[in-house]
Amino acid sequence: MNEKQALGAFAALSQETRLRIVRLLVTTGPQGLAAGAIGEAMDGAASSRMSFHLSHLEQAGLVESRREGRSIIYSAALPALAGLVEFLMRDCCQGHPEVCSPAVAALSSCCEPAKGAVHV
Amino acid sequence: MNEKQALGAFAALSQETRLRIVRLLVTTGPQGLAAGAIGEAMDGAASSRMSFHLSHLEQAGLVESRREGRSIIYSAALPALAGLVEFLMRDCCQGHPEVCSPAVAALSSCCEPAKGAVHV
DNA sequence: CCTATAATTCAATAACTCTTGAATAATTGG
DNA sequence: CCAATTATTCAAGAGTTATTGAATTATAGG
Repeated sequence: MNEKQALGAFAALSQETRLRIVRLLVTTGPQGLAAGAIGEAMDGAASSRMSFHLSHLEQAGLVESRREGRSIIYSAALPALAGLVEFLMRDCCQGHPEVCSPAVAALSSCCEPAKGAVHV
Repeated sequence: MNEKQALGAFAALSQETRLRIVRLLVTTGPQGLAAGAIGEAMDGAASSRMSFHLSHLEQAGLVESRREGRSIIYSAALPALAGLVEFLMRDCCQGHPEVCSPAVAALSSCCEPAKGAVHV
């Protein structure tokens, strides 16, 4: 992740419809969702509008697409999201981990719903 | 962190000068930097331009300010950054931690420069 | 092959954002 | 109190971005 990519990613995430799409696809995982299904989830937004935002997100590297029959399936690009987070917080501690550990805890909690659960 | 706040934060981060300011302040920590010093670090940008971007960042909740003599000192709002990351990645695993653990690892690494080092 | 379905592309318009330079406000030292 | 320093506010103009509706492309089924 470099500055240019990060700027593109943040710009993509700064639009309401696109942020909702990414958050929806983050919960959907690698399986993804068809463009039409995403449009329905976005208050039935016009398909041209969906295409605009989906291609914007793909251009930014935050989602990936594949064709399945007549549908195009979109899914979140988790490694890109991880890279973005890392880029933003790089060198946040300067030897003082307590300064940025809240961010680590916030993110870790997303993967550890049960106390003392799986650790990868 | 709600959707509105997240949109504001991402919009703030999607501008080159502002992203650089945040990354600079993230490395500076709670100590922060005076507005003028930040301006110098940004290729000597005009002060009105700095004020515009700094107040944009403060409005978005990503930085905080305090007066010290004639200077206004800006510092990163680490908890807000942590909240933003958590909001973006919320419910990313759905019981499958391996899906989002790269993001956790990326962020954790920022706080653990030395292998087996401090764990807070 | 023809129709229906699923999605993208395009052009025009409306809305928003950034930069610049000049003016203003707050603080300190002499 | 006056001048210098530090920073913010404001208005205008240039550039960028999102929405809409119509036209186009790709695939599947009868």
